[in-house]
Amino acid sequence: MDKTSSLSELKKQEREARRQLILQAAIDLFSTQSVSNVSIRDIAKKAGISPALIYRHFEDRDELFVEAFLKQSERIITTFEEMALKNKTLTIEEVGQSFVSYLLDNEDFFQMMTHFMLDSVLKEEVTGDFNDNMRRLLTTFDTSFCNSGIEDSIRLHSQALFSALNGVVITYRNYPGRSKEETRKHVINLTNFICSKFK
Amino acid sequence: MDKTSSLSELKKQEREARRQLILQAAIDLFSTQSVSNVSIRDIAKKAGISPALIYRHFEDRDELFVEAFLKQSERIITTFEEMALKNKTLTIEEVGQSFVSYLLDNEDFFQMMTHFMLDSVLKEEVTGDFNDNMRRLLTTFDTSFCNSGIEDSIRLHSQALFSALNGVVITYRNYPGRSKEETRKHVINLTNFICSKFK
DNA sequence: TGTACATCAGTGAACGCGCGTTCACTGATGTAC
DNA sequence: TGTACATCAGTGAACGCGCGTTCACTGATGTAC
Repeated sequence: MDKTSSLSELKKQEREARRQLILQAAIDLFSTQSVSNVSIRDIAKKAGISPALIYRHFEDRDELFVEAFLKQSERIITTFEEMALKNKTLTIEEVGQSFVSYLLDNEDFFQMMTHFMLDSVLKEEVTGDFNDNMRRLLTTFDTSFCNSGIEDSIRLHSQALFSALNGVVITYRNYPGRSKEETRKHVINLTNFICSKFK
Repeated sequence: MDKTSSLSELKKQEREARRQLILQAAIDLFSTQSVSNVSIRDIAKKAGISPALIYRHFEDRDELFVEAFLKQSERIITTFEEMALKNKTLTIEEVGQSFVSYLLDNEDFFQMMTHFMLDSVLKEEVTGDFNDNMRRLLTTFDTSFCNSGIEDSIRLHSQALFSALNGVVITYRNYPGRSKEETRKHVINLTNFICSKFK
């Protein structure tokens, strides 16, 4: 690698680092606010830059949000893929527990996921990435069904469990008049109950 | 009833009618847009009145939205209570099917429900009403579990089924790259699958 | 080595807009005497 | 019956604000000769 190309390489890396810094600022904000409440000015402030700079890295607010979501999707997927690799006898309960715990402990991912399910119409060019991610996550669910001896319509099982657990978290996470601990306990109870039905 | 009181009674009714008209305008808008996208000006326009008039009937935007939600909750609850009364052998599948169909066919209720689950912190004075409604709806779920011979932890069954089906609709209602009919078919498939697991 | 020029990260201020809400007002209707 | 006053539904215009985004600019760094 000659000097010129290593310098331009460094520039590229710097640019990418800045980009990730912006994405991370957004993600940090999502851990305390809903996606639609987070403004470009908020993100700029958090990242310590001018709002205008964000537009040198992202087409618009939507693109930034989609990238932030894909970035955090990668994270949860990796977590689950590694879990499936390490534990060769992963059970349905373990996957279920891990999944709802992840949603409860990673508010940023939860906020983005529900935002993209409910408030957003994905542009066509990113539905492919989205579906790939979905499939990878569901594959770790598949594994646990395989391990428990289920042979037919595995993917249907995984989709059903995945969406059911989403529903449990969404429905009871913020239930009025309950404390944080009561909520968590209730969500985990329901999760165990549903997982047990799936065997 | 003397003349004076019947006149003032009429006034009250007129006022109440206007109130309902405003609520209905909001509800109509929720059937095509998310709750947070609907503005006071939109509602006024739909109702054919000035935005300022809305503030003669409601404290603020939040109060209007809560009342709209309670109004439509009453509607779905009545539907399900009547269903349980008419059909003395109501099955879990029938309840499940009816519930997801209701969510798919009544976008306004779906939008308000998810809004209040995810984006809103209910004021303390209305959490009572909210919980009462929740209980009434879940009671119709209870009925179907009773009918199928389940005797233990009925309410847990109902909460699990209710939240699981919410999750199915939320997760797959808007799945990118699928047509309206494919989506509906998939949601109904998953619903039947989950209901069958609950027996 | 020095100089003129190009590139590009980065910025503060502004644009244009829509929002929730309030204000100051009109005008119809009911009431008291 | 007539008149003065109170009540209240209803309104158009405005307030103050925050938003996504763009503009015109600065200044540092790299490049060509």
